[in-house]
Amino acid sequence: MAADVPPDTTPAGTTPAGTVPAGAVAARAADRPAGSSPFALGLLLRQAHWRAASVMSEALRPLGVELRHFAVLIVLVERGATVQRDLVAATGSDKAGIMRVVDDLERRGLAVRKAVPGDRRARAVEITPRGAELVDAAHAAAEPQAEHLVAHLGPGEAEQLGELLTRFSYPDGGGPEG
Amino acid sequence: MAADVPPDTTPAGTTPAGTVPAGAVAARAADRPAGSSPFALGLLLRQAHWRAASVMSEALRPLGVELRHFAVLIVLVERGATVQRDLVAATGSDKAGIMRVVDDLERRGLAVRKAVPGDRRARAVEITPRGAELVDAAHAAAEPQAEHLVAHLGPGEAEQLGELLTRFSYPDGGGPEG
DNA sequence: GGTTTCAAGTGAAACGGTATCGGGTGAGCC
DNA sequence: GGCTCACCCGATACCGTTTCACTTGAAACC
Repeated sequence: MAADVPPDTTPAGTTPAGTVPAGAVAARAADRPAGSSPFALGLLLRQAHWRAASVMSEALRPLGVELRHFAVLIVLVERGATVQRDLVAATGSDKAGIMRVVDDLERRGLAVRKAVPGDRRARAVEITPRGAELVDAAHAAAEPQAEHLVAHLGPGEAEQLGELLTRFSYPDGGGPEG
Repeated sequence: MAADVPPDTTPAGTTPAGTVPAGAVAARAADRPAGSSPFALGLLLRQAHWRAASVMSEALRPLGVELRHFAVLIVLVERGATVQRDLVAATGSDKAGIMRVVDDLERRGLAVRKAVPGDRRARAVEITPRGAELVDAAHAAAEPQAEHLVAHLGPGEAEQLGELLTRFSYPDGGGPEG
């Protein structure tokens, strides 16, 4: 099996003048220090998000929920009953992903889909008392982990980071609302 | 203090025809403002990374490469020929993912696998002149986009954000170098 | 009343991660 | 000194998750 591997079309014939030292090849691009690369911020955000997600996911594991579920639950707590369309916008996820998550939440009794009076096509998702309990427990479980995440930063720097990230993420000034 | 994180802009008055009052269901958990939740930082990082990735990915699209490829190319430019094992550590990805990316890069002639003299099992990945060209072009293409990303921040705040993120992401102080 | 637009749901394809396998090296043992 | 064993690196196979294109039903608009 495994015959679908593409043929090794690696000509490698584009090597004039013999062996080119690695340094000379990337002369222009390498002149820029890593910090000033336009991609540095994105790479940094990727790394930072990975670290935060790892720690938070670990904190949530004993509760039987995952981050994607919890992101939706938090929105439900903050905004009350929310139409799935707004859930998509609030979490940045895809429609299908939100639907899958709401399915899981409904199956576990942490949230329910309710018909919206005015619009029969829309479905409002609302958290259940059990879901609110779980959110509360998750907050308690995650708090020490969250503090550990920023323990090595100076005083006030965590808040500063959060403030900068908020302004970076929502350039229109509105914030996650809406 | 600028317009901070809107702590509790709970949409009490904004009732878009479907908002059912959450009532006492989420009484305890909802008491916490969003900014003080242990998950706030992680959610913020997710959103920020999503925004940066969207813009950068869009900038890279005309060049025919994706972010995961480019992350490897950048490491190759900065460090020269690199064993795949170190590539995994530098990018934070997995072995399998790095292998797939290197496969793509090799197929496109942007990088080549070379045998390491001392260790016959290891394979060093080196960028080709064509790959270096592409990195250079990508830098040029992405620079205005990167500036646009932080255009609404105050002077020096982008650097401050980068510095905080670096310290957050690498608590051991080492930085991405390994 | 017909058309256009929007929300929710569904199925297929792609991406990312984990577990496993084969090749290779070096250290310890016979 | 040759051999075996434990570890390392790269590659492959498999699985879960995410993402994209399509369908259905309902509301707005002309």
